[in-house]
Amino acid sequence: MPELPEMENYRRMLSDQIIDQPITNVVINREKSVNVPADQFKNELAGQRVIFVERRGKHLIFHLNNGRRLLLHLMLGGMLYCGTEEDRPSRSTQVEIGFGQKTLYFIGLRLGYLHLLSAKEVDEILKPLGPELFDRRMSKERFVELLQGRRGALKSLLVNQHAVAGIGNCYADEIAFEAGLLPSAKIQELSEDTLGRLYDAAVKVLTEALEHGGYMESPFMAGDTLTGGFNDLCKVYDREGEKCYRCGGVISKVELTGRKAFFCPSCQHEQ
DNA sequence: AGGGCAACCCGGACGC
DNA sequence: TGCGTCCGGGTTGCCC
Repeated sequence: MPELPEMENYRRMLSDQIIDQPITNVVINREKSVNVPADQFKNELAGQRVIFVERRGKHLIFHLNNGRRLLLHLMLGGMLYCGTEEDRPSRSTQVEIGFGQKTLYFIGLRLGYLHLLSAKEVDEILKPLGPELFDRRMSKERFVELLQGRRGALKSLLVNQHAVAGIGNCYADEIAFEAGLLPSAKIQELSEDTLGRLYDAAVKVLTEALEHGGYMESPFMAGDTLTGGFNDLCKVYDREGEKCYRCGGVISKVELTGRKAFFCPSCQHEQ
């Protein structure tokens, strides 16, 4: 599912493809994906330009030149494709936004959404989110502070958007592996040094994932060879029964607070 | 505050 | 091949 690296990858590619180009066409195949009646949505977008695309956690915010915003969350299985009428996704689309020859296709928006909102409304919705790991104001010290005083399983904390924004199921497991910590490790039992190690692991994993276009393999557009490159670099996620690249042991899977957690039982520890 | 659970939704996997 | 069933996944909200 799209997490920080996938969304940041989309943000960068979108910024290359659609900035400052007038919206010439809007198609809404699934009215539930948007928050206003289809006609209103189309009318408000017609002729507008996206002046920039911002990412916050797993959200993308399209800034329109009239001051309005489009807030996108792909949730489960949502994805984007940028193509032409000829080069369109084989799957059904929920929303399409045309920019002249180019069209941005929104696919797999089941629980995901594309909402037309004011800047204030977007701020209100995003306010509860925890800080960005790559924000200028973030540091190891700040991260450690953020985690101290929290309790519960490491993985639950990593995927908690109110604690730190942008990490989901895949990267939580990858970060735990990189830090040598079990997903079930108790936050309150981790030393300051270990929390620092966790920060280093998070930065390393997410940076690497970003460099390789994330782990989700559907290309964003024709000729896109970047997207999905991290899939083969995942060390534990979705690798149950396979060999650990580090120790040769077998990757395990457990259920932890209602979600799958993959880990190497010999490389990862309680502290 | 954290964990458990149901709800939201439907593509894809699986069984026959 | 085709139809039915079931599951997964992020998030919210409600309960304990």
